[in-house]
Amino acid sequence: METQTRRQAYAEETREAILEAGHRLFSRQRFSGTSLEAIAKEANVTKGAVYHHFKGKRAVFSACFERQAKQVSEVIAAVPQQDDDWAYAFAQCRAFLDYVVGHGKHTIALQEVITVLGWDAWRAIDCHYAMGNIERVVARLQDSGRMKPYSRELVVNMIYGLIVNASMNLNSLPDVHQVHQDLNGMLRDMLNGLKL
Amino acid sequence: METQTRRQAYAEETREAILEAGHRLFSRQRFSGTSLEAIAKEANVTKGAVYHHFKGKRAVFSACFERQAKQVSEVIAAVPQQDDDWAYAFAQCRAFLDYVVGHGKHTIALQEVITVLGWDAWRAIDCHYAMGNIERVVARLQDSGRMKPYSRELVVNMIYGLIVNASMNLNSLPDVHQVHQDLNGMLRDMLNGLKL
DNA sequence: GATGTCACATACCTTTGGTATGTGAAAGCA
DNA sequence: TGCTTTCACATACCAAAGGTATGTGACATC
Repeated sequence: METQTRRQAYAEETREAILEAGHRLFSRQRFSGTSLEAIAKEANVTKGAVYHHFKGKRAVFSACFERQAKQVSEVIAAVPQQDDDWAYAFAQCRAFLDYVVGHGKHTIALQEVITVLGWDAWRAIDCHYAMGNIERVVARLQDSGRMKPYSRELVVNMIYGLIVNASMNLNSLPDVHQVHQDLNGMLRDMLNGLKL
Repeated sequence: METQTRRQAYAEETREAILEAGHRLFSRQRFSGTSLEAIAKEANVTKGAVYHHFKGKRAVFSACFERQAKQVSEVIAAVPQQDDDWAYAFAQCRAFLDYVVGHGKHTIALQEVITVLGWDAWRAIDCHYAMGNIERVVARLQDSGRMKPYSRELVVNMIYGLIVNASMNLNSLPDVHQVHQDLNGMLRDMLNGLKL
């Protein structure tokens, strides 16, 4: 860590407070339902401060999502590796669903991110985090000839899409427990379809 | 068809023109990038006219999407039935992908709809159209014991999600032809995972 | 042909994203 | 220590866009 002056330390704190406030509001009221004023107020600063730290509303949103993506990826990366790569992949899927069940209400929805930032910007962020995990597992499965050789990028995207869609169902349907169980099974089955 | 006065006929034409203009702009510049003024101008009317026919911007967007959903569902419904239900399901998937390849650029993205209208409103609309087709096929497959008995609602949602995600890949990745082919294969494989 | 209605236009308000500029406390330097 | 500079923010303002309130004229009704 670099040496930090008092001012830099304070600024860092302010930035962090803005991100925290933004994440709270964005996850509760979505992007268009959250004004910059509201974020500033929640963080006990003014719009000026927000615009000093970020280029605009989208930039705040992007940074908030990046934080979230990092956190989720750490949870998935913490899943202990298994001897069997397929079992490992399934375990990671389960870990993600568990996370969503636990934190869903306090999460920025991925579809929202895609729409606000655009597909490309979203992918650029997520590639570095959650998607990296999937890519590694897919790579091992394909390289060892245990998964059909479709375009790797596509496979990763489709699996990620599956998981995202699963999480959306978790957030919207009643009887979370039953849904959670069914989704685990379906994910397993659908991925099994890609086995070689 | 009811008897229509001249005024009603004109009004209907205006409404249609607004929808047409809205669809064009929304598919090109997304929701937040399209102003009501712009829609009004494109349709050769004023904001007043738009607000006379619709409750607001979201309502216009919703109606535009409903139109699109209907059109897509008609394309899928036009797929000739097959002896084997699984083959029929695959054929419908292919039809959807073909449609996206052909019309993708002129289509309102589904993720956009979900974010703007919310998951529930989106589902309420799509249930009546595209989703109905999937539901029928899934129902037959499950009832005849050829598909695993997960919650029907979930299965339908997940399959729809898969297809939506596939279409997103089609719109964003280069080499559409290769992607198209791979997606067809992957969809088939992943659905096969649900076979009994 | 007088009256009512309704499809739309006009004018206006309000919110909000964004910008331009001011200010005071901390940092750098003599 | 005291002066200058920097920078993290606050204040004031602007323009665009969603939404509302009201006006108006062509068409329907009697």
